[in-house]
Amino acid sequence: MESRASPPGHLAAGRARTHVAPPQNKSSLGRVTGLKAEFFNRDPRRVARALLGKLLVRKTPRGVLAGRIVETEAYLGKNDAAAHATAGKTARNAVLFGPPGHAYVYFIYGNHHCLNVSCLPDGVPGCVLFRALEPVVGTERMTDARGIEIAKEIDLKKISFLKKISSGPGRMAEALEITRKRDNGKSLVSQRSDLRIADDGYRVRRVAVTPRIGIVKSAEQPLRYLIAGNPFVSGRRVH
DNA sequence: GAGGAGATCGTCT
DNA sequence: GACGATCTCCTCT
Repeated sequence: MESRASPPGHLAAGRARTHVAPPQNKSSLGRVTGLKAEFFNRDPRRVARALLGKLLVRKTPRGVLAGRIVETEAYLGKNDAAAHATAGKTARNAVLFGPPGHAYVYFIYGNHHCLNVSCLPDGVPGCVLFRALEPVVGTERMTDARGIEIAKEIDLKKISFLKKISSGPGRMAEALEITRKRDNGKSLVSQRSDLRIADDGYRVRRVAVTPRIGIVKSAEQPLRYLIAGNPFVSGRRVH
């Protein structure tokens, strides 16, 4: 529950949940602009906040899948005990030490892939973890990729149903067919890339900041960013 | 709705 | 061999 995770002084996500955006199950993307590498060449905290409201777009032979980024977490690099880069460069995390704007995908708990984007200049580790998307384009294909059965047509209009598609790092990666083998090291800013981040002009009204979740080390730092009131952010019990 | 526990396997030491 | 930036099922209230 986010409200329990929020330290005093931060926006309470629970209160903001009262205004709920309607699901936007579009059939295609409108006019969008791809982000440039410079966008990611800065502090992961600024990138994590700025990414909210942007679109994560996956192009596949069967069509486009896209979701609005509603939740991110910043990982700061060598000085961040929770970051994969804290132990230094390895074969697994090499992307974090590379140029900004590239996908760092890792496999966790034997079941799940998680997508990050590298930040800061070449040689300086830092990244942002994508934690949740609001499905925008290709919703049915995403449910298919997740192995979720659509019992009734009206399910695709229910927030409680749509939330199961991509609220959580593992769910989100599965919905967009993201895997380490296929996507790790891929540029998210190249026009030729099949996995990109784009701006469609959406403006975020309020950003909530809470401690990161699902981690033990450096768990107290407020480095999780989410669109206040958005129903598609991931929920997780805090013990 | 909330909490507990198992599944599952790549990566690192 | 241990750990882990998760998810889902099952049980209890």
